[in-house]
Amino acid sequence: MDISARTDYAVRAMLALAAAEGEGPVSVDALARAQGLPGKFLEAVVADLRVAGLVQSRRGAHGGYALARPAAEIVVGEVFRAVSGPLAEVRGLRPQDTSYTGVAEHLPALWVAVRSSLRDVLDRTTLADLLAGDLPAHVRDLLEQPEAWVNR
Amino acid sequence: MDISARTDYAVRAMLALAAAEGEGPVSVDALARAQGLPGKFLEAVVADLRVAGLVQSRRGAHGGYALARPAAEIVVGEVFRAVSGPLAEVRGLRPQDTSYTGVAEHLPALWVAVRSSLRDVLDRTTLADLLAGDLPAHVRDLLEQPEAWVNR
DNA sequence: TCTAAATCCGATCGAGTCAGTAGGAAATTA
DNA sequence: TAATTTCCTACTGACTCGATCGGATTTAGA
Repeated sequence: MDISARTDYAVRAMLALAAAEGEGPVSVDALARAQGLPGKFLEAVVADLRVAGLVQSRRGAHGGYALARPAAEIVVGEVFRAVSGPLAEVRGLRPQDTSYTGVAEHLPALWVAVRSSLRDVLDRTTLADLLAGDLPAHVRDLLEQPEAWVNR
Repeated sequence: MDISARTDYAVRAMLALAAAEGEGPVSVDALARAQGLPGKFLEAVVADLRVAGLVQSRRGAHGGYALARPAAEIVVGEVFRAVSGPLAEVRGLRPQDTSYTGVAEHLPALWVAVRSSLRDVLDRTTLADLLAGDLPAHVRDLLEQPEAWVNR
């Protein structure tokens, strides 16, 4: 799992918008300055978020972007998919669309399990959760595993 | 999570070797034919597995590769790391090495949780499990979630 | 000792992705 | 009209990815 700069920036921009909920639109420039991100690049990222319907835009002076829905109803997985496609792919295929013969017969089940476990984290954590540092119980359990914070 | 051809091939080759446990070394050519993989490319993949100590090689006629440990003691996560590095990275950094300010303050916890959930699948499933189609109970639970097998 | 079968090693290739930049058209507010 | 801001297209340089080629080295067996 390689979380790209693109995806990282998208989540951070969404968090900044979540923090500004109800305060009118925020410009890309303001978002970029707030999180220290390259403005022009962020512009393209936010464009993806708009196409996906996660944010609304207003052009012109005093324009900018705002969340299309309340932060408590937008899940991190949606942000991922908007800017970098499906959560899990195997050689460009969806996990359940892979097919193997012989000894690898049961591999698709493993790939589906991988996707399912990612969903359990990313599709259950909302922007509001993340902003408050109040992650879902099941996600907190993952962090409390003995070696969760060290390399392996 | 993009599971590359490289990683897919590595797991399939390891499964083929697991199936041939105790039967002497298997050549890359035999592995490639068994799973329908590009031979020369697989050669490079298997080389990574050797450097990581997951397989042992024997050169010359009747040479080939064999598992370095029993299939029941090799976990899929090891194969992943051998051929494609750490399970989870954020802009090239380990999850716990990321740092943010302001609204993104709690992001590292999410990244660590993502890695932890991947480990729960990949570091708990052995080659023997996968070969037998007998996945760990906790992994099977993931597959039984309502929409595990459909796109989202 | 010769030969065939293998691993091993390095170089190369084309296509694509990735992070980031540049420039300007269109829209909106004041 | 002027300033602001989204929107769109194009481009860059560096890197990755899947795959191939050619050959050096090692080994088993006839």
